[in-house]
Amino acid sequence: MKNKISKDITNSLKKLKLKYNDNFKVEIPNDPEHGDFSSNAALINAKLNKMNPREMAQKMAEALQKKRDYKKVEVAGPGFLNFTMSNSFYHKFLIKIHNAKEEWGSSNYGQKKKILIEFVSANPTGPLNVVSARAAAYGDTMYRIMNFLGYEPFREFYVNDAGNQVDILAESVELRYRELHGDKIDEFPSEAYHGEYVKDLAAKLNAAEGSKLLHYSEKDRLEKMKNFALEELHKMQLESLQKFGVDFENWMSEKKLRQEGILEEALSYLAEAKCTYENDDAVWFCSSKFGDEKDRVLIKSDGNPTYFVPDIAYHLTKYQRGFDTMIDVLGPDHHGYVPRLKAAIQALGLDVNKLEVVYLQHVNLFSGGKQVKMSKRAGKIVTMDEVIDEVGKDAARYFFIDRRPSSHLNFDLELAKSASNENPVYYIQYAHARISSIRKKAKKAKINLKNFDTKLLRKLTLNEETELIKKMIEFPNILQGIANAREPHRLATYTHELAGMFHKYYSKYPIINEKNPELSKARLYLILTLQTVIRIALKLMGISAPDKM
RNA sequence: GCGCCAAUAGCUCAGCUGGAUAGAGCAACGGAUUUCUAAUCCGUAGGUCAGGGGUUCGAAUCCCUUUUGGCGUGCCA
Repeated sequence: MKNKISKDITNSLKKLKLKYNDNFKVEIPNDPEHGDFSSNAALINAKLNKMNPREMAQKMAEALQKKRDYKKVEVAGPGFLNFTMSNSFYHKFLIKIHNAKEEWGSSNYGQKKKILIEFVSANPTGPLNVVSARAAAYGDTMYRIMNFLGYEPFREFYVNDAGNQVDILAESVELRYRELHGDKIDEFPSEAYHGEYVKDLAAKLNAAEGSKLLHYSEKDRLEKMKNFALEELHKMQLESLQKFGVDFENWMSEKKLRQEGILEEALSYLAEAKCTYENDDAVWFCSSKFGDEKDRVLIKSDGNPTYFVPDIAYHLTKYQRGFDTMIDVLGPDHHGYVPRLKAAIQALGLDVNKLEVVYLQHVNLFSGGKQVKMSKRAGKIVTMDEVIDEVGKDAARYFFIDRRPSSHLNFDLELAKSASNENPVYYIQYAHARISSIRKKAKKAKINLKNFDTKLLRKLTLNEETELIKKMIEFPNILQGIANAREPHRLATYTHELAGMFHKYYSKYPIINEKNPELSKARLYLILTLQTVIRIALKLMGISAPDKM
């Protein structure tokens, strides 16, 4: 839409033999008085032609006026061009949207670019928490939108199933298991995992294996416990995510990377590039050469790799798999670590620009206005499951993507529960449900769109009707903007606005009026198209679109 | 100390990457229901866009600076 107008503007400039650069913009003005679209083309290019912006705009307006699609083209303010489209233009567009059905907004915009979206990637040492829930909603919505726009997105979860933290997990299970067999644990170590789920894991293991494990060597026993706990926790996380409507194409295991020797591969590449050195019995990476604030340890003096090495290896595999863009969705506590990761990628001779990092800010959980303090070690966490169970999948998904990724998210559980009727997600779903019941009424009144004559759309002359069509025309652009900026919250805002426009229209004008079947048909055509757009938007957000509420 | 993110209505947040008189929802107050669902709608009130400077036709948006808050700054992950 905007593209079409841009093209017309460019053509008019060529015709008038004016100099221009095409970084001008075509926008939808806030104030309807300023027309349906406006452009700053004359403002930007006036200097180039040594003209007064208004004078230049005037010439352009006269040239553009000749086109049939424009009802009028006006010059306003310091030299804006304001376009008002003709009604018939909008009606043509409405037909286009209607015929596109569930595909409106879909395109090959992404040109099949392969996009890896890595998100959640929570440690397999406990149930998923609310931060993971935010990441899950974010990553999955991005995936759905990019998929819809003709990218080839790929969802991946990186499982840190090796290293220190899983050893601690095994020891934590061991202690709880011993408790079940009568051992008194005076003081549960502070670094161990304290959550109730550890006790559950021990009990489940005990039910399966009994006291048998006590006769294993300590090493074998811990290994057994580690594998058991990892498997169980993975199942738990998988279940939570599925309940949330989030799937992954791949779960990448750190353990597997280690077994396949990718760590060594990455290390050897770094050594070949002469980016490693030994100091104090440890192996270091010269990340400061690539802009990191200091060098980092790769191999600790005890001979074990730091967590950094598997991360380098993991990113190496991302590059080896040939993605055009790789997006890491990280929590805010990881931003200090990205410079060293990017340094490693540069040292490996890879294109660092293909890696993009999105930081999601914290989720502050409130209960009745009071902040809930969460601590994994102390076992005080609010899990993703608890949130979903309390507020429902639909509301939870909406809440978690409703905000800009870079802003903190305050989530009040009590409020989300008690005020669920004022919840924006219900407002949107209600619009969808209302249209379904209008459809029912239309059926009873024998008003339908069989053999619909599109000439009837001429009956749609209300301002509200034009505004609704305009809003739907915007939809594909909204989606493209979301894909470019990686900001799915714009879809939540858009859909909320669209639903609001419908509610206002609905309460002001009757859709079905048996005395005026022609107008009724035209309006039915409009709102059924609208309903489809709402349904597409909800689907992209992973939210259900009910016919009844 | 250094680095990252933020600061917009009483509260929670948008503001389409520089456009015209800064917008929603909640909360407050006043109204609308013999009607296609009132989970809705209409109206009133609410602002020094944290402060100061700069860039230009034009700034909530970009740059500098000050203030405030969150996070990071391990041979933890």
